[in-house]
Amino acid sequence: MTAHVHNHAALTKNQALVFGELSKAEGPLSAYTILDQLRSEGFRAPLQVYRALDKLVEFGMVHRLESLNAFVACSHKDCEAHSAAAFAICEKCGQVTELSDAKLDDRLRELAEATGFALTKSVVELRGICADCKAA
Amino acid sequence: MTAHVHNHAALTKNQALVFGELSKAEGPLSAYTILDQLRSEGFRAPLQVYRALDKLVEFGMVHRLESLNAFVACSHKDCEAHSAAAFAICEKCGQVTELSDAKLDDRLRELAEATGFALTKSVVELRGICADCKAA
DNA sequence: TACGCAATGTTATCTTATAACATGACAGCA
DNA sequence: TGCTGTCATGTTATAAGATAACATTGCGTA
Ligand SMILES: [Zn+2]
Ligand SMILES: [Zn+2]
Ligand SMILES: [Zn+2]
Ligand SMILES: [Zn+2]
Repeated sequence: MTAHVHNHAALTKNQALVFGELSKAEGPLSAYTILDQLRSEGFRAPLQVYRALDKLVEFGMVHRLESLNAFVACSHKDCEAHSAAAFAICEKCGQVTELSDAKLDDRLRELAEATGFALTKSVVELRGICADCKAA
Repeated sequence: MTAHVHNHAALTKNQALVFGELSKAEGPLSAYTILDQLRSEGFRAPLQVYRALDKLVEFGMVHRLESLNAFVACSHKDCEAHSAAAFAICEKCGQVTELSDAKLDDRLRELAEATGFALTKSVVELRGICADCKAA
């Protein structure tokens, strides 16, 4: 019984290995961290990681965090395509929370339309201190 | 008569040179592009650029575009501190438009508050095709 | 003058990402 | 069976972005 079910064609070996590392990680991982963790599985070069990540991002199973140059597994249980994702990134503990908010999406769409901009993808990354770290 | 007026302490020589390059550029510049353009002014090493950029970003005169690893001069005439900035980045021509939107800011604040997240800074970068490129 | 401090200069190194080219696996078809 | 296209993979080298560590300079002030 797997925690994730996917509509995508079955993952290739490398894609599955990379996704596995991201899934069991507590927080975001850099491509090179993933590489180091997978050396025991035979990984030798960055491209093996980057190629898998490209596909996983394309499938919507992994998100890239632009402000960290790192990657996280999508937190949605079924990994189905979701419009836009926003992320809250704690600068103290590194925890990343994936947020979905229709009002935010609407506002971004309105902003784009107002200037005739054809929106392809939105990057929303909130930086700050998470509730746990604030309390501590 | 300068186009920009600043409240900040006068810029240092290096800061002024870097800000000058960004101000006269059509679009965002990478740190290394700035370095190359300032070699004739005596710049030799990346740190000379990064240190100036750090200060300019701190002053609010320059913004870093996380999804491009590049920098732009703030488009506000007086460079006064503004809450949050969003950017629309054309993936065809590279043009970047700086947007300010109170409703967007409010929504981001609400989202953060709802989860007890202490917001420090928000990164909002819209990717897509600008009106000009769409028309062409 | 002597001190403190910020800016600057310099070299080396680290991290992140891609180019270029070769090989392997497999499906569809002659 | 052998050919061919395509996709995943492997490998080496290099490009691009960012920082560490340390030395030096310039300047205001006690
Ligand atoms: Zn997601
Ligand atoms: Zn935290
Ligand atoms: Zn601005
Ligand atoms: Zn454009």
